[in-house]
Amino acid sequence: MERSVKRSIRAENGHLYISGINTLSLPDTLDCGQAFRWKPADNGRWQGVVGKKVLSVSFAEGTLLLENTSAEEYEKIFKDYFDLGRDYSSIIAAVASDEILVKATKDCAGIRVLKQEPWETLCSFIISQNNNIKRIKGIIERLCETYGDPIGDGFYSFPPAERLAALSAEDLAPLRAGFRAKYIIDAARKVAAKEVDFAAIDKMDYESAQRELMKICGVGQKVADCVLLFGFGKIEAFPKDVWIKRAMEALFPNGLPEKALPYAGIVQQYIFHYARTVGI
DNA sequence: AGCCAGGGTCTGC
DNA sequence: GCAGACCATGGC
Repeated sequence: MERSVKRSIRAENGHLYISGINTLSLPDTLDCGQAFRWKPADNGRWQGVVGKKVLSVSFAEGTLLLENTSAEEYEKIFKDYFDLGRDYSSIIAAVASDEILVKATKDCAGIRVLKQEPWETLCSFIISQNNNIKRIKGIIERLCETYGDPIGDGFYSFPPAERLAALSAEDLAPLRAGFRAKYIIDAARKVAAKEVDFAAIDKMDYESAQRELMKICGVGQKVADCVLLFGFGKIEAFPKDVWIKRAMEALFPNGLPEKALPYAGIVQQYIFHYARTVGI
């Protein structure tokens, strides 16, 4: 686990600079279908909501700039959020014996698997079912505008499960989420009542955690896998959406190479990107 | 215009 | 366990 460049953190004018990051692309990471609320802003910046904070980030020459934050906040929240404790170049190297994966990682070696808030992730991927990314973003935006709190710059916090638990599916009509509205309410109620307990899921092994999430109506294997991967950092999860199913049939009819299995979730992101941009 | 979308449920074999 | 209809909506 060695890095060619040393990681260092520097605070200046209330901003934080983390240098020595050798694998990161903000567009590939923030707009690759794992998170739905990041927007490109001026000067190569990206703005998004993490918790109750509007975060502006940019990245150049191995240095990530987090605006208006502190070293404490970084260690507590953003380090895990951007998965900066993981050495992605060593993962890419570990699967480089497979020529298809070399191709798949070639154009998107800067993708990172974010660790997002479990509730937001769950809700987002319930909305994602049989849906396209453009519209998923719109529904989530209307959800936050309607039931979240304004937190500045036109951004809204993600409405907590407790708040949505008090509503009915009809209350979500303005979102135009279609048949997914009743699933969102069911999820909110079970999460608010801890009938589905995130703290417990966090400690569970992958299979138990998946079963636990599937207690929610509208959550099947694929949505559960997305939540485990993008919300709980369980990288053995391998969500199979229609793109991945097509790609796997064409590229790996006998399943992932053995070498890739320990990082299945991360490799899944490379394959997803490859299937959507290059084509299969 | 019609197929498709980071699927799941329900029914009927 | 597995196929097929059906689900709301809008992107392309």
